Amino acid sequence: MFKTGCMLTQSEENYLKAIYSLSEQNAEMISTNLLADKMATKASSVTDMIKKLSEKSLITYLKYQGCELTPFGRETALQIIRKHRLWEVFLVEKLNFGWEEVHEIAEQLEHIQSSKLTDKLDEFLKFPKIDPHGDPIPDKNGVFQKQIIAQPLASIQISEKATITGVEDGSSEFFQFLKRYEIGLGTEIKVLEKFSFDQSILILVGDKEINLSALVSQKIYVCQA
Amino acid sequence: MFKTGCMLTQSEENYLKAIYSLSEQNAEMISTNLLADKMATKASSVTDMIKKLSEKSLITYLKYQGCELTPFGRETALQIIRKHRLWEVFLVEKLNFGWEEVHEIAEQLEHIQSSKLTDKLDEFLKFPKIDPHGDPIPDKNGVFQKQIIAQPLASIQISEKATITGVEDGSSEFFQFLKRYEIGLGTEIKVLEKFSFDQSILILVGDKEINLSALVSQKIYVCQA
DNA sequence: TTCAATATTTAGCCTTGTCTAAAAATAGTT
DNA sequence: AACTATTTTTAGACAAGGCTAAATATTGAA
Ligand SMILES: [Mn+2]
Ligand SMILES: [Mn+2]
Ligand SMILES: [Mn+2]
Ligand SMILES: [Mn+2]
Repeated sequence: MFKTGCMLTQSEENYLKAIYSLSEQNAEMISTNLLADKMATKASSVTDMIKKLSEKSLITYLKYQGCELTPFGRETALQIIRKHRLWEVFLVEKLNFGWEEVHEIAEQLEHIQSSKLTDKLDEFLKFPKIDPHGDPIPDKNGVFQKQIIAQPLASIQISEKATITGVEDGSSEFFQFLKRYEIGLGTEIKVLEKFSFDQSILILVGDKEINLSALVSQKIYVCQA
Repeated sequence: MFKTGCMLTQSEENYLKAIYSLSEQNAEMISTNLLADKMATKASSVTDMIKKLSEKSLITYLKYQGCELTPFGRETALQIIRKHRLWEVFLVEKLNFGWEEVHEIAEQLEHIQSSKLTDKLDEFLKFPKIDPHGDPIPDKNGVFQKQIIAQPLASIQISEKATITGVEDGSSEFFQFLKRYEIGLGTEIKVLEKFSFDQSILILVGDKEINLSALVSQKIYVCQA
């Protein structure tokens, strides 16, 4: 359908993004099972794809050891992430989507092939530096500000105040949950109590007390100004 | 990846558009070869796809006779065309692309699955009625104004004047050709001469005389105000 | 060090969409 | 009516991307 020799399929691009994302947390090589889990697929399928990406010099692969992005692969992944986040900004800023709705659509838009389109979109949006979820947007050279010094909400001490600067990019359900409790970027919170038996946390948002599970409090990032 | 049971692949959507487009010119059923030609593929591949679309009640199919869109298929095709043309407007109006560059990109964007996105885009663009090439844009119910009464440039008599109201949606090369000669929507022209030996036509654009081949003069539509 | 549990790869099959080559149906011409 | 020429369909193959089941490598606990 399109010409250029080094064009990637949507599937290849999605794997690349997943490997990049896992590399952020894991220092070492990415294992087949970890990737299979992330991609919600089977280890055998991952092995096949890993070989393909390695063939294209996007990752290095050592049998039974795992894989790792090459500089070229990293650059490629960052360009996909750039597109994803720019489209998210477009959807929220220009089309008035809620921040909880845009991830799914951006998952499709990130695969549109036209670097001219990406650059013009970037310009149209006035070169935004972060997306609606607080994640940094790489520029056309793949350069981006490292995440603002943020820590998981879970790590805040009792009676401390903090401002939400980001949330982990995830399911629409998660964002709907946050919206339900009127939690968003810039929301100020105060930690009231922490329950050790289940690691849940009680916070104050406006004048409402909300109990958040350990899972949720790990996915919300805050900054203590 | 997406839920709804009746989701179409990009390939299926492209066939549907091609069948719709051919139905505009051909009164009868669309033959396998005609469609193969349009899709730049082989007749055997078309037969396979035709069966699939027929299975999904998007077309009616009679062996050896050809195929035809069902009302449901027509509606589906119009929604894809709607998306294609809305994105073309977006690219030209908002991102300042040239009208000759947008078709290729819109070929990709038209497959993004989200009717909410389409409707919000439509609203953002102020519900445009025609795309950058003069083609009408169906609304969310598939309703659109029939093409402005236009005739091919080839049919204009010598010494008559006319205004360009549309061009056939085609290759980027074609649009670049038109741009090269400063021919666009709204351009006023005058027919100076018509050469019967090759059906070419000599027109006046501004103060320049331009000879257009029969092929080109069939693809440009004009209106005599 | 040995052996079982776990992780990874291989082998073989499926679906989608494409192709070529061969078979069958239709159309056109005498 | 008969016989070509053309169109269309079928049959068989292939590549991409997925799956299951089986084989193999690695790990780590006794
Ligand atoms: Mn996202
Ligand atoms: Mn995001
Ligand atoms: Mn177009
Ligand atoms: Mn158009």
